[in-house]
Amino acid sequence: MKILVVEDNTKLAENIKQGLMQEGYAVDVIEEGLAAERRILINRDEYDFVILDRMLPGKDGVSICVNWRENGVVIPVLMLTALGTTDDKVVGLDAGADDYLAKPFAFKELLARIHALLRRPKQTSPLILTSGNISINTTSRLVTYKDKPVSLTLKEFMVLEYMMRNLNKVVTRDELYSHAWDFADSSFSNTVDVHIKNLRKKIKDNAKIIQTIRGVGYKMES
Amino acid sequence: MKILVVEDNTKLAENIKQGLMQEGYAVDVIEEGLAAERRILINRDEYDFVILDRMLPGKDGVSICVNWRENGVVIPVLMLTALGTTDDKVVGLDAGADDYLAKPFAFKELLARIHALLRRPKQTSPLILTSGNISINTTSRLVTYKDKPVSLTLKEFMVLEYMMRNLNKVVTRDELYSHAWDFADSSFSNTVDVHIKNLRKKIKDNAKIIQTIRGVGYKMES
DNA sequence: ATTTATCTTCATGAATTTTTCATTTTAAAG
DNA sequence: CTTTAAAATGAAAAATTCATGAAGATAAAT
Repeated sequence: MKILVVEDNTKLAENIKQGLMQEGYAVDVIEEGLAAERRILINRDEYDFVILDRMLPGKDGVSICVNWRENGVVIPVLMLTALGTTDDKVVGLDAGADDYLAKPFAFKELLARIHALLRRPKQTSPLILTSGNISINTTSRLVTYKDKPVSLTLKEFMVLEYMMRNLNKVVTRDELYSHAWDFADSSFSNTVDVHIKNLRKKIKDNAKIIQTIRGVGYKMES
Repeated sequence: MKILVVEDNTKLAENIKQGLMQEGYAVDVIEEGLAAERRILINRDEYDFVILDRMLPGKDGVSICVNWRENGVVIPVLMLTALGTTDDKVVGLDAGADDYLAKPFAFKELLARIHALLRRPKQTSPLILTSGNISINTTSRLVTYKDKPVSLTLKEFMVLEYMMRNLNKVVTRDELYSHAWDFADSSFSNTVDVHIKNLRKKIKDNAKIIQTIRGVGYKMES
């Protein structure tokens, strides 16, 4: 396990490094934003984890993280910062960070969070899901088809999102229903069908983007 | 997306529910620990996310979470608590929670954290069964023969799937029938035979892929 | 209160799948 | 080689499943 620490405060960086090394991790420290950004982009498989300070010389942590995610970097990122307000946290997480820790923090907690993130299956799925010509931003709810915005209603979005989170999997109506609706009994209702119909109407694709699997449900392929 | 909120403070629970529903999530609230524990264990696919209070009547959040994880529940869990000390956080995360939020919190932050966790892809490992030149993917329901896609109807797929789950074993018509059909009386019907026929027609193999065991049933070999 | 947008229900017809059934073919045993 | 039961088959009938338009219901906005 190799961890990259991006932190310009030399002393803090050194402390973290020491502590992590005692725990058996290999640790590199980079103090400058752009250098760190490049390092990860160029060699995507070198590190298993990144601890990223928010305020950095060169380029700030949030921008770096956004850029990584846009470029398909899936390494878990824990954002570190002195700013502890809620809005800051939100920005950090929405930038694609997997977790957020405010300074000052106990080393024990940093460790626990690293453990928690490393425990989960690799690959955080991107903010933006794509299938064929469709892409949806799960945070902003923006949907585009062939780079043109498509306006979807709430239910339509939820149905589409669920299918896009389950690409290449046949999804039953029950599944769709129970994930997008509150009450559990989908039988005797064809609302899902109707929403599928409306989705198809709004996203008219010659390559049928939403396939019907007769007798089972629907499927989208990647 | 459906979220389960386990929180005994009725007012807080209601607030969270309202907020999340406005964001388009379906939300259920359970106020008692054991009930929540059971609910998830029994119906593992119903919810996409759990917000779990640490202090609950019945059974505390940490124990519940540990129990879920021991039983293979992989739903993302965000632990909620009034206790904000570092040690508590560590316990929560080590219990298998994916994130941790101390009360009081801003709704905005809760939302950002939910987004961050939901971004993770579900990892359903598709089950791929292979026999000779045929392979079927039980998740995508894709069937290929000599690497070419074969389109099967529901019953055909179910019959084939059952046989491929029982390679090298002779499967009786009764067995096939009761696995692919709801009611049990296969007598006086040769539907299974017909589906076998159609399967063989769609998958024409010189090496007879589906063997007839006269007087008993059918068999596929690996 | 009224308008507007969204969601759900319902009815219909078309397409596909499933089942039935009569007939032919096959395989084992005498 | 014949007999006989089991299995395969083709085709028609029956049943199911979907897509869809439109109307009714609900919720949100003005």
